[in-house]
Amino acid sequence: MVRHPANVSKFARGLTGRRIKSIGRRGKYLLFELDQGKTLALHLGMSGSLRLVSTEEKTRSAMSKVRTERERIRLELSGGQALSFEDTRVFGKVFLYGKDEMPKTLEGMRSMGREPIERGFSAGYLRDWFRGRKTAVKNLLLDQRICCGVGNIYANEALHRAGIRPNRQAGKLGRQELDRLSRALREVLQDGIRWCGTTLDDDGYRLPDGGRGEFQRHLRVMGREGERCRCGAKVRRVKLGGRSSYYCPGCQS
DNA sequence: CTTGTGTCCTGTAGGC
DNA sequence: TGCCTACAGGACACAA
Repeated sequence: MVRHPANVSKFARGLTGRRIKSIGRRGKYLLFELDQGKTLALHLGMSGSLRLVSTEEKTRSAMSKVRTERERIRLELSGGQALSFEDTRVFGKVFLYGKDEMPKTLEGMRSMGREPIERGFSAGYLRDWFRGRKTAVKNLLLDQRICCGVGNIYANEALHRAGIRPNRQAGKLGRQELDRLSRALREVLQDGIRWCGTTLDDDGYRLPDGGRGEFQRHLRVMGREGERCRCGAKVRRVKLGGRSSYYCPGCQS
């Protein structure tokens, strides 16, 4: 959970009294820019959620009982509020570090690839990364050095939108397919943002106010094994790289 | 370098 | 009812 500094007390001491100047993102990391040149980086992992809760007595009794079990970290804020990091499976991670001292455990952030929703993410970019690679294209979509911010949900959905089966060899995709794929990735992420993310279960991802995302209502293949695609064919599930991959045999080739 | 597998951890759903 | 397995938003270490 607290990965840096490794010592939790040191982490807490370093954070106490700091002011949040701005909030940003890089890939799947949330980045809180603090004063004194510090940064709080936070990754939700598989089941994490970050909630802004009231610490005042009256509202507290009503809402805090259920959550205490899954709460791993609570950051007390000024003004009677707190940021609560809940995470059932404890795959989430937090890091606190100063300028020019990005921890080794966060090295992955330095090698992170381009954001699909930003300029420069194109068919050519994908072609350069995919060239000569024999692994399934979906595996590479999950590689944060290539497509940062893309996870299992959006990889599956992007491939469906692009009409490409997840098990296709990455290096053998044609120019046109790469073009469709780069667009699909951008579009599916933008749609995900538009619908405030994907809340699949009761636990897991939530909005800061505890509300649910709505993108799960727009999933076309993810988690829909056996259901009919809009084209009429039945969605299939296969394992790739240990992850479930969903596709429609009718509209993906 | 690439690729595939196992692991961290907790909880739920389904088969028998 | 209870036990067992499979599976779940991610990312790493490690072996071949």
